[in-house]
Amino acid sequence: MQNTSKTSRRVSAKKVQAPVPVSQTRIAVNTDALDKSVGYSLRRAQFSTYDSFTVAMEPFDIRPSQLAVLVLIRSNPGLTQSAICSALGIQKTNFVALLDKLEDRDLTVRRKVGGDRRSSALHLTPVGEAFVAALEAAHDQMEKKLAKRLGARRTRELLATLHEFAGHGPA
Amino acid sequence: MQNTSKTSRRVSAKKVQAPVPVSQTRIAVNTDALDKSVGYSLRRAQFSTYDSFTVAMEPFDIRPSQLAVLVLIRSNPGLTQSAICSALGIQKTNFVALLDKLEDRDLTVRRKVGGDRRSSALHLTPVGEAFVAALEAAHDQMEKKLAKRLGARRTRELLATLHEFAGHGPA
DNA sequence: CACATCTAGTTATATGCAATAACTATCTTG
DNA sequence: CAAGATAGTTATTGCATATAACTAGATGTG
Repeated sequence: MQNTSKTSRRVSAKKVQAPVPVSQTRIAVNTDALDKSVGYSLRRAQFSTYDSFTVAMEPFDIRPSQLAVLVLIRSNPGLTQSAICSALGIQKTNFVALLDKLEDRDLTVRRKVGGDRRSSALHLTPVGEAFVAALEAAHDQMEKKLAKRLGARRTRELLATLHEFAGHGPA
Repeated sequence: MQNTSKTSRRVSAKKVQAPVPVSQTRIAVNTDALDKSVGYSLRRAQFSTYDSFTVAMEPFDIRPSQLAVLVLIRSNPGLTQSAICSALGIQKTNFVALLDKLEDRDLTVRRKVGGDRRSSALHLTPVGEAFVAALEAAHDQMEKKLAKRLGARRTRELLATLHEFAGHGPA
């Protein structure tokens, strides 16, 4: 998704009103059935934030999942891969390549630690520390913009609802 | 994601209490930074509904995007591919294979129509009509379960907030 | 009318994310 | 100690999304 039409949103916004940037086939479509769906509405909203993320994180070349990992390591240095995985709800098998990329960029390290020779403790490198600091600053700013769209109260309510939702297992 | 640990959630629930199905590395992890993020929380909640979807739609072998397309064609027979795409916020280039699969299963047809020889009007086949009817029934039931988790009021508020969110472009 | 330009649909292709299966090395426990 | 569990890894698959480039057909304008 994301900039679905060639006539990107960013294109206008600078000049006057521009002859209505809405592209073309704007035939009225009945989307009632989808709009009633919590699942579908979540997906659309999530994608909308993904757009914002892309813009805000553009200077950092970082994907949402990578950000989550970095942030988590930062506030929990020394965690094992398994612990990170279960906290993020991803599988260890998919985590390997993700971590590898972060290590390749010298942002994180797997450190062997006494006790269990199988596991590794995850840490940010000094480079990683600085990087994540800048990253989080930009991310916080983005989140602040999102929150402003809704207002403080509705944002709070939304977060509470979403957490309750995610807390449960599948229906 | 989805059943991240081998000890699936569904496994217990039948017998007694089972020696606590919580798997293993349940070390306390500080996820505050992520929990504050609207984007991340949306993603987690969305994934949670995805789990429900998988279970509920299992008999139909249908993916969320396919369901959305079918439902949209059903309530808007005759729409062009472009119109569907822009309504769903997906790109026409990715829509082709998706539609092809639905046609292969004899659920939909591209019908040439006078006026513009380039475009095709999308319709459900008789098979598709019956299929979508059953599909929507199962889907509605799933949505009802999700809604029940939150209660009618909070569900209504959530939907309103999500729509407002998705309505805007990127931040 | 002719030509440039736009639109509808398509193909090819690349990346990211999540899933399964199967493996090694290392604990843990009956 | 042997059986089974756990930590990490590799290989592979499928789906969703993104870009570039193409064909065929419409459109608008000098």
